[in-house]
Amino acid sequence: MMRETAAKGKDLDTIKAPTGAPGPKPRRTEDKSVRQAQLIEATIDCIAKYGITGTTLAKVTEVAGLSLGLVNFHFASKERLFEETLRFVANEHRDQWQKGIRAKGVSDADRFLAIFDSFFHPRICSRKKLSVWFAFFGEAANRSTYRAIVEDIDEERHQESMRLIRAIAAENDDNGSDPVLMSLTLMALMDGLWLNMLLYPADFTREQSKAQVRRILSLMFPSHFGSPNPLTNGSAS
Amino acid sequence: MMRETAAKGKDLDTIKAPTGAPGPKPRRTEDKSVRQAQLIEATIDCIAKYGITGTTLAKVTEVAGLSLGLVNFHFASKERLFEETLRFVANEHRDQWQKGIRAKGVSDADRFLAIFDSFFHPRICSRKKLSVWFAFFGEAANRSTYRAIVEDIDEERHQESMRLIRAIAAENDDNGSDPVLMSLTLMALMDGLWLNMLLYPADFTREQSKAQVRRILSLMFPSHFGSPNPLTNGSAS
DNA sequence: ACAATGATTGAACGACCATTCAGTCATTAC
DNA sequence: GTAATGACTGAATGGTCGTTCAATCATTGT
Repeated sequence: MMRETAAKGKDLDTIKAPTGAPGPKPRRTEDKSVRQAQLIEATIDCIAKYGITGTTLAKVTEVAGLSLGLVNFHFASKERLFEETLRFVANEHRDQWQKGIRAKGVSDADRFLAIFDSFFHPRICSRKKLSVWFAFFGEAANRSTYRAIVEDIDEERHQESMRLIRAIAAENDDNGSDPVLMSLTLMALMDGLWLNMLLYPADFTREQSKAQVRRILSLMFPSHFGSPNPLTNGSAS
Repeated sequence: MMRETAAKGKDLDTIKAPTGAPGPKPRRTEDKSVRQAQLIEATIDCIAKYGITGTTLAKVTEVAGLSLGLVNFHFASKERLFEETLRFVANEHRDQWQKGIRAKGVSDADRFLAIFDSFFHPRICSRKKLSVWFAFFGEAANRSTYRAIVEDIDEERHQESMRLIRAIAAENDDNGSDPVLMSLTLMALMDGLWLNMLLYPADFTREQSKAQVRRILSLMFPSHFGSPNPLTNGSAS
């Protein structure tokens, strides 16, 4: 009840802006994709701040600095807006690890590591994004639409993960590691670490979580991920 | 729209019944704790079936076979009912692993295992219970009351887990394992496996998840949890 | 049997919210 | 400049839901 119309198209920097840098001029009429991005961003903010039960279209449009009716104009319904929001966050994560995978001149082990590092990228595992993920997880049990979106993403990542595990384990390795089981276990660990960061942000940092993953990787694949110094996280932040 | 009044106090078997076995006679007036248990059970059912956004007091009381006004009589509000529901599920899990811990004549390693097995007890990680956990996780980011309930439970379990790890590692062990980090990592893995079971119940069974945990434990503490046969889960179920 | 107690009922109330839509207005096409 | 297009606005609508409360009714104590 304080920002009203003053906050037009504020910080949508993380979101694609198809029209080339529109500058400070707040146009009344904008491209559809711009408005959709604004509304998705506002939805993320609201879910993080009010939870999925407290997120109303009135609040979303207020945060976006747009009028109430726009949601039903650009998206068919609140439900669709939520779906697109989940899809946006999911795609953002996929883009992140795929960028790491496509790096040139690095080993398979490095590519494998890149997948796990992607979970702890500041943009990916920010408090806001984690709120969104778990808000939808909480609803996913009953919403096949949400489940389908998450499943696509999970499956794609799992396939790539297994491919790399097989490539790594083929060279040499000790424990008769079942690639499927190892990949699934690691992905489950990622989700659990995310939950920790969401529930206890003061106690679980991105760096510590990364260190935990390295530790497990060095146990699973000692010849590829040599044991790092066990506690090298900075004392502050 | 089909069960209405016929479903009076049906299957509350998993919930304590303070008055000794009331038999088939459905009393109009019941002890407060009985009604509270009925309402909590119905809330669990509703959250599992409709999600936390779709759970209304009208539905809860209909499932419980009680009248609408009773929630605000036995609990102060819908919010309180939700809190007590989370507390019930949390306590149920705590009771489960504490029972395992208190077993006599078993090694510390066995007690340690009991904590992890508790996560996969049929009553603890049923679809309904998992739905409830993650429904509240999704809201926990913004509700300090929910967070406090979960935090108490987590902390208590983590302390016990660390105590046992220290006892185990004190005897002998290889990897210079930081007990805190190991305990936290394992707990995170549990949460991640729970999420898998919730999202993909057809692909992730309790037995497989248990096997995944054993695998990790045998990597972390090879001298205590000797590598089990990697894939011994039954083919059916 | 009778009164007192306290659980139970469900209609009614008020607040909130997603959606609609007729009207407004900037932009584009000519 | 003018008309056509289509994004945008926000008051109004209809429905849903949590909460209240006066009345009802079984149980308990005497």
